[in-house]
Amino acid sequence: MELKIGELAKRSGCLVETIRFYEKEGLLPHAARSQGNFRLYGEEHSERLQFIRHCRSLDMTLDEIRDLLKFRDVPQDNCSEVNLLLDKHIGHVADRITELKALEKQLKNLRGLCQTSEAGKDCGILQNLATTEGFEATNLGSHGGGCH
Amino acid sequence: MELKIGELAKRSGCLVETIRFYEKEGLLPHAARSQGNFRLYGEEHSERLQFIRHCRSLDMTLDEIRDLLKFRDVPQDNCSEVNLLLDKHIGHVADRITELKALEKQLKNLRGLCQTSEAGKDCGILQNLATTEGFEATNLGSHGGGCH
DNA sequence: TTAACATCCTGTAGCAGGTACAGAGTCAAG
DNA sequence: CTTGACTCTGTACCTGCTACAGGATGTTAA
Repeated sequence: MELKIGELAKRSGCLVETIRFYEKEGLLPHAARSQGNFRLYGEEHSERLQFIRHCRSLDMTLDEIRDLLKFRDVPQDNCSEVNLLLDKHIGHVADRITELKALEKQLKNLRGLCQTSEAGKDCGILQNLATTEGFEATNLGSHGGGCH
Repeated sequence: MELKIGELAKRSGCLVETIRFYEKEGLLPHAARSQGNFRLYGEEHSERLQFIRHCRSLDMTLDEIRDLLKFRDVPQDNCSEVNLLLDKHIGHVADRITELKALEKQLKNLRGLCQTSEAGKDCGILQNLATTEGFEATNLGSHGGGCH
């Protein structure tokens, strides 16, 4: 019943370091310790970690997860706040999709400037990238992770 | 003709610190210095920075940009490598769009579990997030920026 | 001339969300 | 009693910047 950190990591499919990181961040409560100062986890830690990993797999930030955990820890009479948080997050994702689609279009236009692969020194792509036209710092400064 | 770093920053729409950062990263060559040790830039720096910022606005990594700059510095007889790099990058973006769409779908499913906002303690969303079903660590471990 | 202020310099720390060590301690098996 | 697998704490690293601190330099007004 008592899991050491490596076993918990295996169960939840994440690294040992990640678990310690979540503890440090306050997402997981401090674990009990063995005589030799090893962390010992129970079923409730395992569930909570599962919850966190599931949220992360849905690309939520640790702050969003923190909020959800609060609702989990102290259930409210209604869950409209949970719904609100989720709706916001869905909004972020939808926005990012829109941005990336616009980006894809620009990149394909750019790629179209050189289909021949013979241009060499006069490569339209490199020339276009050196110009300032057609980009208004659209993507710059906006929050939003990359695609790598 | 000789620009100080602040003027170049204004021209290119980025911060002074960003320019120094690009220099440190080797994307921009070291600038000449004034008597008072101020960096002095010419037209070629300005163009090169424009190139970099344009690439960044297309969400390329600094490594990808480094590669493109190499082709710019030493033009080849053909530009098939430039095309290849661009195609790869378009692939990254397309992949990320696919991922985010799948994510959006999952989130909307999840959101559908609680339309009433009355469930309270039995909120289907919080319960579902605690389960391991329906997520195979899909999003975890993959390279790919978030949506925030 | 001198004071105030803008701009520049270097160097360092911080963001998210971990990952990857180093160097030391703990534990079970042979 | 040693080997090897695991754990501990603490720190540095990743990307692509951003934001200082603390000091030097340059420009303008009184």
